[in-house]
Order: sequence, then structure tokens, then C-alpha cells
Amino acid sequence: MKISELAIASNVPAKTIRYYEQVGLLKPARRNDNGYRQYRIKDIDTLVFIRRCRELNIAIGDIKQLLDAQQNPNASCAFIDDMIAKQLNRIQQTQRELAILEKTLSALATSCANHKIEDCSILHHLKSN
Amino acid sequence: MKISELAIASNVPAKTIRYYEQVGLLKPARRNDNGYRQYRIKDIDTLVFIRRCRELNIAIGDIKQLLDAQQNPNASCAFIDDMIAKQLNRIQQTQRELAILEKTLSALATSCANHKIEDCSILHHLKSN
DNA sequence: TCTTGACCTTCCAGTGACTGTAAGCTTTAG
DNA sequence: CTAAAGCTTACAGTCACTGGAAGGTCAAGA
Repeated sequence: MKISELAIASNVPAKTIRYYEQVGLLKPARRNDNGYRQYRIKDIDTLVFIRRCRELNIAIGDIKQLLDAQQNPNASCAFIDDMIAKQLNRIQQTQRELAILEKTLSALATSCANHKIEDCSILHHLKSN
Repeated sequence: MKISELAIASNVPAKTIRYYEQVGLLKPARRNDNGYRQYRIKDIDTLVFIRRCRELNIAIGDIKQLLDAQQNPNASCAFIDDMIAKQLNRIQQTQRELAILEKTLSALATSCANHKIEDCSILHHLKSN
């Protein structure tokens, strides 16, 4: 399978696949005679796994750990627990911050259309709270 | 006023003030004989304004527009309206995405402590949804 | 006067996770 | 045979800073 085929199968851009290889998330692909990367079915699974993790906003470094972990079935998985918990905390914190942000912007978002800059209530509020 | 004094007065690191000048958010500061940047009281206001906008997650390019606008008091301020609305939409979209993310991670966050990798329910779910 | 330390300057690199672009080789279709 | 598509690498750009190095300036204390 060539990189573009893997890209379609995994729904990850070829460019991004090369990037994942570059940062060590994927092992360097085998090359065939012309130097093109050669992939296997298994690589689709890996990429889908990575993409799923990325959708959950798990950092590349953490995904690397998750992939490594799968090579040692007998190791403890406590750190995976921690990773997900940490992630959850981060998201909840962001949610709280966004809620405040939304409130502030909602208050700001009064219509200024047809007004002049010097009368703009939004600018006024931004300048002196 | 030297840059460190402005930094304290505006609560913006000196490093960041130089950065703002570099990207054109602040006009190049006047220099005194030794080459040090020389600031005025007015510059505190500008930086506080910038910081307030940044806290609302308004991009530097957009802040530049807001600052430019204040130079033309007679121009229309309709675009400011648009900018805030755009911002609000973005935040609300992010909030929706984070809500889904939180739900997914909450479902994942079952305790795996003391288990082995091969039994890890989190990994299991990440691998095949 | 000398020295020490704090502060200033510029410039370059790094962050995270890609994305864009350019130059050059290979393959494929007409 | 040629043109287009696809592959390769390498470097730059994104965003908003932040860190660090190398060197100039200044004020205070011995």
C-alpha cells in the first residue's frame, strides 16, 4: 500500500502520515525499490487509533506512550488511567474558562451597525471596564 | 518610562511588549540616547486594551484592526460587530465540541489501576469503537 | 576606580500539530 | 513521447508568545 492509499484508508493526509513518522509516532516505513513508503493493513489500524486519540485531544507524546504500552501486554496500565483523568480535568477547566468568555462576549455583542467608531459601545467597553 | 516599568504598569512582560512591536501591534517606540525604548503613560492604556482583547481571545490581527479603528472616529464600526459575533460563534462551537469530548472521556475513565495493558478497558475502547 | 548585578538591546530557536511550498524523481495514462 | 499525477526531501509558515545567548548600559557599593 502506498502512502496515498493509506491516507484514504485511514482518513489521515499523506503529509500528516509523514509527519507522524518524523516525530516518531510511526516507525519508519519500509521502502520499495523506488524509495516510496510501503505500508500494510496493520498500519491503517495504527493510524485510526492515533486519529481517534487526537480527536480526544490526546497529545502526540501521550499517544506515543499508549502505542508503546500495547507492545507490553503484561505491564501495568495505571498510567493510562492517569492520562485520561488529566485530560478530563484539562477539558473541564477549559469549559469553565470558555463559559466566562462567552458571557463576556455576549454582553459585548450589542449591535453597533450604522454607528461611528467614536460611539461604538463595544470599543467603549473594551477600553474601560 | 522604560520597558520594565511599562511591563509592570500594564502587566504585560517586557518580552511580549517587544514582540507586539515586532508584529506591528505597537508602533516602534522612540529610543533615547542609549537605545532603550522610551514609553509614555498613553502606552499603558494601549497595552491594557490589547491585553483585555487577548483575554477575550481576539487574534492579534483583529486587535490591530480595533486599534486602527480608533484612529478614525468617523468610520463605521460595523466590522467590530462582526468580529465579536464571529468570536462568539467560534467559542460556542468549541463549547459544543468540548461537551462531546468530555462525555467520551468520562465514559472512558473507568479505573484500570492494577490491571495489565492487555485487559485495559480504556485501550480496548480506543482500539475499536 | 573597579566591580557586580540588574537591566537593556538584538537575534535565533523552540513550542504543538500540522500545512504549504519548492525542487526533483517515478509512474501512469493518453 | 509527453504531460499529469504522485512520490521523495527539506525548509518555511502558522499562532502568540517564551527562552536563551551574546553583548551594551547603568547605578550602587567597596
